[in-house]
Amino acid sequence: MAYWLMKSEPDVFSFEMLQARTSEPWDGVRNYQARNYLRDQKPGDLVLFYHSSCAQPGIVGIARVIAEARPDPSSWDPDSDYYDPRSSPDAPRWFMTEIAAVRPLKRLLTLDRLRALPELCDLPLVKKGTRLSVMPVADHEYCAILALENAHEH
DNA sequence: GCCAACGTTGGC
DNA sequence: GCCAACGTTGGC
Repeated sequence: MAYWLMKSEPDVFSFEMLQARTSEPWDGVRNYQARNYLRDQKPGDLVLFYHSSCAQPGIVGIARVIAEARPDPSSWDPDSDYYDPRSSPDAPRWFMTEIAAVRPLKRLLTLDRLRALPELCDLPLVKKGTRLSVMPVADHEYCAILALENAHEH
């Protein structure tokens, strides 16, 4: 089982919205590196759900991948915001998965606090200029992040 | 709203 | 294949 971190703008789709649904298709990703990671996701993998472009950016909850990666139909739908004429059912260019909420974190783990963790120095999230919206999280990184959830404030 | 950093596009 | 121009991301 693998760990991932996925970003979402809460104004567009928040963890609270994910909790209100049984599952949510994760489509519309149009970045090749993120697509490759999406394609590697397997049912059962755990996802750290991150709120970006908001007042308090940070990890807010845990979700689970609940479906095999598959071609993203919105890529060949001319009416979709995510339409890409280079993609077709015969030659899909973009992929999607599906996730479901597991639980909210007891507290928001802010980007500031994540940056302060030496264990996360290689995580793209905390690297300057990195905008990757789907990224793998190593076991030791996941442990360090969850330990923060239970750590006392200083 | 600003803007740095980055990915993508397309002319050459 | 280079690289300038452009669009996007996302913290601040």
